[in-house]
Amino acid sequence: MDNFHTNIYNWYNINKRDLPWRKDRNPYKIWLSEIILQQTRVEQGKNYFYRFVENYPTVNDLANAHEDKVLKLWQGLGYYSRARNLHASAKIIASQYNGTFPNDYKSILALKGVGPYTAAAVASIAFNLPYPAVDGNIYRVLSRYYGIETPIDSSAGKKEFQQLAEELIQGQDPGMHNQALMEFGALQCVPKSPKCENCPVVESCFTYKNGLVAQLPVKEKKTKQRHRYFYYYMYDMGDSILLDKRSGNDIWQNLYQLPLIEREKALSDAELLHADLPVKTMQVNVKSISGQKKHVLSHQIIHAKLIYLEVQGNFNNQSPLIRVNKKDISKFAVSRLVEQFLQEAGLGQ
DNA sequence: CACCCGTGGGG
DNA sequence: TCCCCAAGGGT
Repeated sequence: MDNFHTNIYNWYNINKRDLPWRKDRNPYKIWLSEIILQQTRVEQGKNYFYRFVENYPTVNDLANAHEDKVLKLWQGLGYYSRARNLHASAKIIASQYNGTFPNDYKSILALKGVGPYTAAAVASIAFNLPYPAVDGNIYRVLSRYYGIETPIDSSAGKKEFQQLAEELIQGQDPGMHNQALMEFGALQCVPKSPKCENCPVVESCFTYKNGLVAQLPVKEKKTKQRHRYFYYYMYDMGDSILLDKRSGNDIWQNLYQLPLIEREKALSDAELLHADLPVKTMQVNVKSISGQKKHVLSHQIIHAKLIYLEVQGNFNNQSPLIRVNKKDISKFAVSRLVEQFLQEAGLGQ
């Protein structure tokens, strides 16, 4: 074993965090942790891991759950397709594998929400199979250590780093090797201001020797954000309000929300009250209109307001909207944006 | 392949 | 305030 491996492994043994999914090699828990940690920091994901393991101790428990409940547990973590795919895959494992987690790379990769990284992570950590887990940490560590300038978000870059990672894992303990490299990237070789002053491999680090640490890794694509204007309507009927389930190929799929109109450009408060309201057939008093809230997503910027309406008289609900008692609102999974509006309206969790 | 899918922390 | 980006995957 060369110095790179030895030094990283020694560093890992001393510095590795005590994380709940590292207590055993339960493939279900490893898989769950990997899905939660996709594009998510450990500190943000930890509590969700505890929550899921407590509610669903086994993959069969998760398979038997209702999607609404799974999404509710996922609320606030973002990228909700992860929760929907997690649930769908649990059903597949329960039905096709009789509740026993598949133990080969191909089968793991075939699960919904599991791509090359996650399949390699589960295969190596849970089953000791020699597949390199190539995540953002590995791109960063390898690009810096070896001085690789190929953009990590290009197909050539992905191929190059994948091949290098495959060579590096040969003859090693796969699960430990992958976790050591990732942990090193997450704690030591961090994106901004990496801790080169006490780095265990700084002497052989190409980028450090050449003063290029701030230039690597190279990324070429930039995401563009689109602006949308959401106007939520709170129909207050005393003890209940109206909710709506999001569907279609859009953000927050299968989550609930307050009835909404969307525009490409901002509406004035006066226009808001004369617009095509989500529900047209009731008599309402306008109680308040909130200020504009800016909610930033990875590819969108949502500008939103809450229009608080008090419904007069009886309401015969002929819309596809759901009438929900105020004390039950917290049972429904909602986006952070809706959660904040509900809280400001005194209908929080 | 290009684009889409959330949220929160840090510089 | 703005920008980056975090144990990526789906379409």
